[in-house]
Amino acid sequence: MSEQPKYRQLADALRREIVNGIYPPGARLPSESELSTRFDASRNTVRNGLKLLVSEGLVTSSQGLGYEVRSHEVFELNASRFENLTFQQNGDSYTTDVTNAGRRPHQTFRVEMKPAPEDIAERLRIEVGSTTVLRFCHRYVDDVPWSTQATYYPGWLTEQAPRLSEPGDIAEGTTRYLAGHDIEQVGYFDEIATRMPTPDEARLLEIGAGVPVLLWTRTGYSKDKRIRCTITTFRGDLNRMQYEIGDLSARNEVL
Amino acid sequence: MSEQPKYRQLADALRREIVNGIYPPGARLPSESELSTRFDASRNTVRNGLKLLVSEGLVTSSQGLGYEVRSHEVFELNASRFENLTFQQNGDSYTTDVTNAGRRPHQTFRVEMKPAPEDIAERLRIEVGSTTVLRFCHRYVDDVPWSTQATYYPGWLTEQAPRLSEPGDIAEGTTRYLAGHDIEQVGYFDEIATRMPTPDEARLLEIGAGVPVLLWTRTGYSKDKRIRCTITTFRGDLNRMQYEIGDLSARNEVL
DNA sequence: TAGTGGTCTAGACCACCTC
DNA sequence: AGGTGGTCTAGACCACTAC
Repeated sequence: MSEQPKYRQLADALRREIVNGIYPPGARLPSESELSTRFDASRNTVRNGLKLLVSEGLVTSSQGLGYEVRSHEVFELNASRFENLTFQQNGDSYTTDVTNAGRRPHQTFRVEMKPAPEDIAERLRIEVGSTTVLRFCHRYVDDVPWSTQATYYPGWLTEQAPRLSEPGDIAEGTTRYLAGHDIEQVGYFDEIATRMPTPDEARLLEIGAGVPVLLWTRTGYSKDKRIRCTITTFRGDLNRMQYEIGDLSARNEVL
Repeated sequence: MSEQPKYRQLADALRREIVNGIYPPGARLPSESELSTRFDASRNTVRNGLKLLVSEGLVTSSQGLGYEVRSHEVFELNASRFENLTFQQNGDSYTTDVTNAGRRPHQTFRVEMKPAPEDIAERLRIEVGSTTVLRFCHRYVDDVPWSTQATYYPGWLTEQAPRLSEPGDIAEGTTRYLAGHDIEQVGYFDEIATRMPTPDEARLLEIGAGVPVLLWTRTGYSKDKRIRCTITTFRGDLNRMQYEIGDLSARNEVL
């Protein structure tokens, strides 16, 4: 009979109407029962089609409210400039970056001593299970959960920089603090990956279905050692990363 | 009664068994009817739970075969070195990179003249709708669809470099070809984003449910102009990107 | 042919939001 | 109270894969 299953036809039709602006970002879709009539399908079939759109990240659903077209507003993070002390006033890079973008940052924070998990140990070139300092941030922008950030420092660093393992924030920023103790980060190795969130991540970042996370792993180097590894987990719908490579003096040229 | 709905409990239980290795990568899960018995749930409820795992990218399903735990093997792309002519022998960067990784690359290719879409026009600083050359690649690694790549060149470039708009491949690589015509790329601006695939992307990349795409947008600069914009769409489960920043001479130090 | 997942239905009850 | 989506059931038929 029909080439496509009914729930896909329904999803395709609605998707077309969404991208064509019939349902603009923020608009409400018709209710399940209305769609059920319009497409001559049972409620479960309608739900299957809508679930497809939800899992594509196009719409959200909430009990009692209905389905809504998702609106996107992204925050750009320039990873080349991030943590570059010459670009930065006092305070940590996140606060600086977000404030510069005219948004209101806010974070919760905790410190623990933790045996190195395998992926961290490998990147820091230390033994699996050896002591590390984990500094963990849960970050918000304008009270929306934005990212989590876990930074692991090798245990030996605390001898030179004892405040690392103390449970408070470091007002001037850890990079700056370390630099003041003769531990200067001269290079970074960044890795970027994406995947669907784990249930834990979905809870922390208040991510709905259909939104992937962006994983940014930065390993920091001094002249002769690896001195930290930071894993940042972003909501993929709200964040983009940027890198500048080489000579970009033409960036400011006019048309 | 129960805090969690039954289909979530089912998903949680199976997820736990998967991460604990009871069902290792590549293993088959019990059939829907077996799970239906085990969890005392209707088939539809079981399917809801399994769909959750599929949408997390943990398992795949196929008709007649059953559910299988996804196995991951990722390809690392070093974007700092990518297209650096001094690192490269003849040929394009993709071929070089993939071959160096001991894999077998393969691509289909096409060229068209196309009016500039908005996002491209903005990045190339040209008028929306003005002529561009689009060179489009669909890339495979070991016959698995890997990425699509669309590169837009501003129309004026073809006067200096006419082979750009000819339909064949450029054997020595376009970057090298351009450099030979006095158009040297001296810098790049990279943007990285993630989202769920559109139906088109899902088809081209043979992506199943629960796998996001990684979007890499590279704008190339000469000394005084923007000379190209490349949008690469990766399967998120198979690819990771890397950047090197600053001095990484400590990378080769031993433990 | 037997077993698997894929689609679809009809109906029930619950939880949440708005009025 | 009435409408919305969320969960769950029981059963039907189809399509694909294996043997």
